[in-house]
Order: sequence, then C-alpha cells, then structure tokens
Amino acid sequence: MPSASWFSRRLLAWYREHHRPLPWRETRDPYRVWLSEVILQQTRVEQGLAYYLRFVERWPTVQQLAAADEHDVLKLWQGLGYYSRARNLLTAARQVVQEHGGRFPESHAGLAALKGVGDYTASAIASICFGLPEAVVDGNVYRVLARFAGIGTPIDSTAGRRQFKALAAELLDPAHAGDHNQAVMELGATVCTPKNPDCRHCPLQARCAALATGTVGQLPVKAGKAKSRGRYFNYLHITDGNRIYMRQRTGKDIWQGLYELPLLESPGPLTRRSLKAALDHAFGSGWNIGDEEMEQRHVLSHQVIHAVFWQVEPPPQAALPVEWKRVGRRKLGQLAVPRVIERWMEEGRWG
DNA sequence: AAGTCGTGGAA
DNA sequence: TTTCCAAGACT
Repeated sequence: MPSASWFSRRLLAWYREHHRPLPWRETRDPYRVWLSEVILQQTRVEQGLAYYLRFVERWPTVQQLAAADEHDVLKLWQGLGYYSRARNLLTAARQVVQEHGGRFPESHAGLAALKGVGDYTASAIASICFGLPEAVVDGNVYRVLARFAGIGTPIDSTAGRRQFKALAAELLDPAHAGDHNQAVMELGATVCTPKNPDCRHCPLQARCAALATGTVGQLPVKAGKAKSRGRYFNYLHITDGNRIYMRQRTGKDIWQGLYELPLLESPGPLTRRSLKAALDHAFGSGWNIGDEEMEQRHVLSHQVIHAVFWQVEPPPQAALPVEWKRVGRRKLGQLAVPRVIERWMEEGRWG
C-alpha cells in the first residue's frame, strides 16, 4: 500500500509552488466555492471562469441568487451546457435560504442533500470551506490514483468507484483536506494529463507504479463508451412582420427550458419536398418552403444533431401550435437558447 | 445500473 | 475527421 504521508507531503509541496491563482481559491465562502464547483462539473477551468465571475457579480450572495428568476439564471448559464445544473443551482440556493436560514450546511450529508450537489461537490465544499476530512474523487483523481497506484479496475464500474474512493480517503491528509484535494485535481489537470502527461515534472514520479511499469498510457481503464444516436432537427424560420416564432423546450429531452425555433424532428434528413409534405400534413396544407438558410452538425454527449434551418411560410389559415410564440427582435436576445440557435442567430444577425 | 444531460478544446 | 474527455449528478 502506498505511503499516505509521502503522497500528501510531496503533493502539497508541489501545489504550493505550482497552483494557478483562481478567484474561488481566494475565499472560503461556501457560496462561492459551491458556485465554482457546480460550474466546473464536467467543465474546464478556462471555460467556466468567465461564467463564475458573471454569476458572482450578478448574484453576490446566496440570498440574492435564491430570489432570482429561473430564466435569468438559465440566460446567464447560456452556452455552458448541462442546463440542469443551472436549474438545480437555483433550487439549492432556495434550499439554503429556506431550510438553513441562508447558511450552507457544514456537513457532507447536509451539503449532499442540496439539489445538484453529489458526493464530489459535497466533499469539495466540506473540505475546502469547513476543513472536514472528506476526499474528493473526480476525473482527475481517478487518473492520478490509477496511475500512481497502478490500478486497472475500470473507473466507470461500481467496484472501481468504491475502490478509488477508498484509496483517496486513505491518501488524504486530514489536516489539510481542502488543499490536498485541490492539489490532486490540479496535478491531474496540469501534469498527470490524459494525453502526454509530464511525468518528468511530477512530484510523485519516484513512487508512481504506472511510470515504473511503463503503463501510464494505459491507465486509467474505462469499461464502456455509450453510443451516440443521430437526430434530425428541421428548424422553421417563420416570421410575422417584425416578429419571429419561437418555442420553449419542455419535457425530458435535451435543452430543457431553453428556447428554439419551431421544430420538426424527422427520422432522417428531409428534402424540400418531404418537409412541405410533413408540414402540410401536420399543420394544414399550403406551406411555402423558402431557402434552406443553414445546416449544422451539433455534437452532444450522446447525440449528434443534424440541424437544418428552413425559411418557411405557413398558409394563412394554418393552425399553428399554441406553444409557438411570436417574439420581437428586441426580446429575442433575452431568451436563453442552445448553441445551435445562437449560431443561427449570429449568422443572420438576429438577436 | 446504465443512460442521459452540452460544449469546446486538444491531439 | 474522429476521438477523447473535462473540478458529475440525476434518474
């Protein structure tokens, strides 16, 4: 079994020399740490930083965030992805205010009861803000520990998650839990990277099992990769004077709560002729199909969206769905939209 | 427990 | 071009 004290000593010495100065590291305010952790879930520091700064400026305290409108939160989150994080963020802020008098709970269990706060985020807040000896396990930690200890158990298996969590807890320096946790992650993000790790400058190289056996490139092991499915989105650009039709996405599908153009989804790509047939059938005949304005291939985690934007004109007596709303140009820019729509608006100088 | 949820950058 | 995957959580 690796020596925990050696691991932590080397790690913390390295961290004090090499860590990047980031705004959420200069505070122990649980609100700001929580906000940064949620923003950084599955998100690189370079991508999340600007969003963090905007959120802190717009809502400096958890009480102010709790009083915010959900759509305003989604709008500020626009472009960051995984939009359930934004909705859960607001829910959790209201939990803190209503159930805890505006103060974040100071235990792992209390934190994990907040919406959108799982084991990782609860451990991060508990260790960083309250000095509790909770070990974090994120993608960086999986990689660093798999290599350091030479563990080939798939990190996306139940056994693997259990094993790595236990090892992380063993190696944790309980007296410096917050810094220790951040140090492992920082090492994984900057030195022990997925590709081309910089082992020569790694503080753990002397006792790294993978380096010793030449297996750095083979660790960590992942079991399964989920397949991606293709979807065909035919977006309808319909205007009425100065206004354009938009709709809000609901249900359990992607981009919940965000706005988009009226959408006709099809099992495969549509020709101009088949689009007209589909529209005539669905909303009454007489549709006029204009230009195909834009085509985008948009890649998500488990889906590839083939988006085509058509300029179309409904027949005068068409029965358009009530959820299609006419929005003026002025208001359009205020709507939270997925990147596909944002790109289309940029192209046509809408919004 | 396996699937699902965005987006962008790097190799 | 394709593939990987990033300070994960929820269902």
